[in-house]
Parts: sequence; structure tokens; C-alpha cells
Amino acid sequence: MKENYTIKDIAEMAGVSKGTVDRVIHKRGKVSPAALEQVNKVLDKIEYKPNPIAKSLKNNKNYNISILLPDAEADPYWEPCYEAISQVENEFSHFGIKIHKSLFKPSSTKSFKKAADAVIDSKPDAILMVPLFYKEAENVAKRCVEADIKIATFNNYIKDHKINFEIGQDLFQSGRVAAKLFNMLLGKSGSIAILHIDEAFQNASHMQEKERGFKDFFNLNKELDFKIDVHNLKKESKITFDQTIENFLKSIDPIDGIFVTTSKAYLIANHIATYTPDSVIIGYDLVSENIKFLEENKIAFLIHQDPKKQVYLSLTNLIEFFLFDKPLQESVLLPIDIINTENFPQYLN
Amino acid sequence: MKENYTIKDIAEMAGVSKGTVDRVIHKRGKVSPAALEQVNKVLDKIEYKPNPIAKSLKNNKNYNISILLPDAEADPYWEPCYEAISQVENEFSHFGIKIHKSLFKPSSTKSFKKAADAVIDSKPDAILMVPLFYKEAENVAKRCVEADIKIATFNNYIKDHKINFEIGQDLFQSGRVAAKLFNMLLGKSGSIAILHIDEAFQNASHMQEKERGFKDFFNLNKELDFKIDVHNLKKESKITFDQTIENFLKSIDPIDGIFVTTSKAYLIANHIATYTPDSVIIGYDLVSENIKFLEENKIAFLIHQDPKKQVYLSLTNLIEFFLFDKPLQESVLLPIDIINTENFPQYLN
DNA sequence: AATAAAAATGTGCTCGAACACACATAAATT
DNA sequence: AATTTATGTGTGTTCGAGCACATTTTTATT
Repeated sequence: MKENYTIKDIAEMAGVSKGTVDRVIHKRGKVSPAALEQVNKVLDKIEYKPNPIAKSLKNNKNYNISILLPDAEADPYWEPCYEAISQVENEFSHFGIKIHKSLFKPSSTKSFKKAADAVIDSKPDAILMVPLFYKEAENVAKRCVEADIKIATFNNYIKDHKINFEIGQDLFQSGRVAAKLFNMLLGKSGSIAILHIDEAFQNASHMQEKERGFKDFFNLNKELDFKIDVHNLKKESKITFDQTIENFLKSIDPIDGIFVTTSKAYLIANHIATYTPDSVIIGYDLVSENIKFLEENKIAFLIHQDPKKQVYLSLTNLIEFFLFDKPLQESVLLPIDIINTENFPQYLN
Repeated sequence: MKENYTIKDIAEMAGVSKGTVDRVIHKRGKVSPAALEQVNKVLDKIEYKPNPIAKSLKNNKNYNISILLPDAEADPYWEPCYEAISQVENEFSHFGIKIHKSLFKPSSTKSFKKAADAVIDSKPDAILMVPLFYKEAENVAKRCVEADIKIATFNNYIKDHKINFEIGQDLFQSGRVAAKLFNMLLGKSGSIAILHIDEAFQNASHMQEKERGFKDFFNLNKELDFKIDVHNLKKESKITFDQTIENFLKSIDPIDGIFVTTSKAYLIANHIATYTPDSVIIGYDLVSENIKFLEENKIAFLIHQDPKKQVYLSLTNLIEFFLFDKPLQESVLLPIDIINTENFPQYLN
């Protein structure tokens, strides 16, 4: 009951040759009813699972995985993803895994489309992408299915049943996490500004979900009395982004808390001392500027979305599927890590 | 430069047979200087790494891994470890991996010794243990080396260079994490009690490290003014443990914060409303009673030590070492997860 | 130079799954 | 009854590493 049986074992038990057993298992036909029954009788008893290592060796195929992700030059948020890619390359290159990185500009739909076209044309075995642009990403998913390419997403979601593997965070819930932290730091009442700071609003759905979760927390806790304002900050023409931020801070009354729904909390923290020094800031992501202000106690907490882990898990899931038939997990939600000055280093590896 | 070469490829390039190449690679001798040079010349050029899958198939060995850990009946903290074990068993049984669980009573050195003896006698390929008892664990490590058994530890550390793989948390730093959280919740001054609650003090070194880190934080931040008291609470004879706790709470003045260094924060939370209702409690571990009080806002934060992940990573590291020659990582530090009401569910998988 | 001993080198099998191909047996056709 | 066609069934090879064993070549000894 516990042993690992081989095809040869089954053949002996059923009194047939391994060829026949193989035909039964793979339903290739050309088996007499009598032999079929013999083999099935044995298979029912022992629960056979083929040796994944032997299977993989016989297969002896090279697998190409392409990753479609934003250029970290444009946004350092993506930097850790590159590390994960190198790591996986080192670990699995001798298993015949080849990984190809394809970058696009996070502010340009056109750039995404162009990169996607090239990647699909190269016909890899799988594509892992950041579906920043909903419609275009959906189109990529569709074409992947047609071309028999496995398709995986990370960081963002598209509600598409064609996706073979998706990983990310529960953004609604992460908004609630931030809300709870404010609640603990500020007590039963106060004023909080939700800031959607994004140079071109690619992260619109991301930010909305976080806002919804954030408000949900305060709506459901009736004993709390918080005034919550929402502000969209994007780059205005003629002035720098930093100037835009400063103008905004100048324009508002001092507030108790600032919730930045993107990785741009450092832009606020940079000017907080001048305009509203007692505001508690909670933001997202362990980019170096954020960590700097966290250490200076100008940012209270950061929420970590762990893009590196997202890429690492996506790739290893795909690889183990290819090499060892391990089933794809379909949908994975990562924990919502709360970061302060004392625990950030352990999350950076 | 990028291809995966086989022994056969090298043999052809060097103008010798694969047998000779094999002897060179494994330094088995019986190779003429001329042939040696030919083969080495090729090896220098191409950077050969044997196909791990083929190697594993040839090997075709069953590996036995034994795990020596406390009985979860005595302490539910260990429950998640069992899940990790089942998970790994399911994932790797068809790779010829057999896992054997051996339980001991966390309060009894004798029980540990007895279980360890039996496990070593069964001569597994590796032992993963919780080294709760320092001296005895050191002895186990020594005997493992003698018997050529790989030895790994989790949850606790023994400063022993014989350990092949160890995983855990930076306990000193986790004390600092807790300190920082109190600092944020209580402001610049207050009174905090450090409670070491443990039925039999097996976790002495654990608790001390956390206390050291906690105090370190307040010592290094001179602008903070906190009064910190330390209390050891263990079961007294004739009365229940719960009664001991209650007596303690009765005996002290109301305080601002309570830092419980073990997983027993729920024992305090249970009586907090009666004796010191405004105290902020921070404790460790996502055991169900703790989560219950977290949800009731009687525990402010929990620090997660993720025993499940510790076991999972220990086992997969050992397995990939056995199957695919992946080097053992030696020492792994897990992140110090901060848990509140909103993010605990994601950590429970 | 002939033979024994030693050293070097190549061949062939194994691990387990998968599949091509050859062979055997039964059924259908002339 | 003889021959074609269909249907089963078993054998043998491949994947790459690793090692036992057989074979060849070189060196030492009489």
C-alpha cells in the first residue's frame, strides 16, 4: 500500500507486458478486454503514480518562460523582481529552464503591446506578466490560450478564467490592515487623507480596492469617528511631481493621518515636517526611499506586497508543473506584511 | 557557453570515451596524463554541471527523514508543524521520500532523550529536531555526525557547527519589534511588564533573547522614558495555572503595556478586563486562543514565528539536497511577521 | 623477444517512463 | 483453404549519469 510501484511491477502482477500496462494507463487502446481488466484490477489496488523523475528525464525538454514586466528604471518597485528571476535562473538552468525577461514602460500601453507581441511570437512555453493594462492583458491571455502557451499573472489581477496561475495580494484587505493600524495609532477619532499618488494612473484598480477596504473598516466600526478625504495626485504639466505634492500639502489643513495607496509615500514624507508634522503616514512597499523615511520615523508603517516572492513563486510553480507535473495552484494570495523600523531587513532578502 | 552539455558531448569533444570523462570528473584515477589534459581542457571551456534529474534517477534511493518535535497535545503551538509535514509528504512521497514523525513531551528531557534514541537507532538519512533541551540536543547532533545522519534544527538554536541546516527567527530583533510597537501605541513614556509565561521554562533562552531585544530598544532611544518590569510566571503547586495568572494580575498596579514572550498571551488577555483593562498586550504566535482575543481587541498585536513555514522549508531544503544535490542553506532567518486583526487569515495557510 | 603484470580505455548495463516497431494471433475477405 | 486485414502483445531503445567489467595498450620482468 505504501510502496512506489513501477510499470514493470504492475506488468508482472497483471501477467502482461509493460507495453500493455502503458497502453492502459495512457488509454492508447489496442488492449483486449481481458488484459484491460487484469491491469485495471491491479491499478485499483495499488494507486500507481508514475515516477516524476523518470518521466522528466524521458521528456528531456527545454522550457522557455518569458516574463513581461515593467522596467525598473521607470519605477524601482520592480527591482526585486529581477533578483527573483536571477535566483530562479541559477537554481533551474541545469534543469533545462530558460527565462527571458521582457520590459515595458509602465506608463505606456503601446510599449506593453509591443513587448507582448514580440514575446508571443517567440512562442515560449509560458508567459508570466504584470497585467497593468486590463484590456491589453486580456488580449494577451486569449492569444496565449490559442497558441498553447501557459499564462500566469502577478501583482495585478484580470478576472479571466484563462489564467493558469495568478498571484498577488488581497488589496481590499490590505486597505483594512492600514485602517486598523491608523485606528490603533490615532484612537477613536481623527481625520485621515487617502492619497492616490501615481504618475499616470496605471494603478487605478489597485488604488480603488485599497480605498474600498480602508473605508469599509471605518464604516463597519460604528464607534469610530473618522473624517476621511480622498485625493488623486498626478503629475501636472509645467511643474515637477514633487512640486505638485508640495502644493497639495500647502492647500490642506493639518491632518492626523495620511494613507498613501501606492509606493510613493516618500514623496509625502519628504515634506511632512514643513506642513503637517504630526501626521502619521502609512504607505506601501519597501523601496529604498520609503525605508529611509521609515527609519527616520516619518513613515509609521509600510505594507509589503513582496513582488520578489510573487515572481519567485510564479516561476517555481510553472517550472515544477513542467518538470514534475505538479498541478498549478491557480490562485495564490500572499500575506499582507506589516513593516516597521525593526522588521524590514528580514523582508529584503 | 549556454548549452547543457552531457558527458557524451564532453567525451566527443575531448576525443575519449564517456568512461574516461567520468573518471576525470569523479577523480577516480586510471587516466593517462594525456587524456586528463584533453578532458580538463574541455571542462575548463564549458563549465559542466551534471543533469540533476538523470543523476537522481540513477541514484533511485528512498530517503527517510525523521522529525523530532513536541507533542501538540501538550502545546497547540506545534499543530501547524504537523500540517507542513503532511503537505511535504504528499508532495514528495513519489520522489521516494519517507517522513517519520516522532513526538516528545515538551516538559520532559527524558521524553526527548527516549524519542531521540529511537530515532537515531532507526538510522534515517536526516533528522529534523526542535532542540528544546540544549545539552541533550547537542548530544543528538554529535551522534548524528558519527552515524552520518544529516541534522537540522528549527524553532530553537544550539550554537553547534555540526548542524547542517537551521531555521528560526532573530529573537533579539523580535523583542525590538515588540518594543517599537509599544512605543508607537503608548507614545514617549509609560510602564510595561515583560511576562515570561511558561509552564516549565523550556523556553528560557527564547524568552531571554526577546527580553534583551526589548530592553535594548528602550535603552538605545534615550528620549523615551519607560518603566519596564520583568516577571517570571510558572505553574505553582496546588493551584491552577490560570489561578497563578490571576493572582499575579491582582498583585500589580495597573500598567500601560504587557509583553508576553511566549504563546501564552491569551492567559493574560482572559483576565485583563477585570484587573487592568487599559493595558495593551503584545504576544507571540497564532494559536487559536490568541487569535480569539486578537479579534476581541484584547490583544493588540501578535508576532508570528511561523513554525509551519519553518518545518516546510527545513524539509524541502533537505529533500532537494538529497534528490538534486542542491546545497544546504545552513542558516535561515525568517521574517518577523506583525499580526493584527486584519491580516492574520493569510498567515494561517 | 616473449610473457606477465599493470595501467588505461572503452563498452554496456541500470534506473523508470514512454513510445516506436516488430511480431503474433485472431477475424474477415477472396 | 489461402491470403489479406485487423487487432493484440511484447521487445527494445531513448533520456544522462554512474559504475562494473571487458578489452586494449603500455610498462616491467624474465
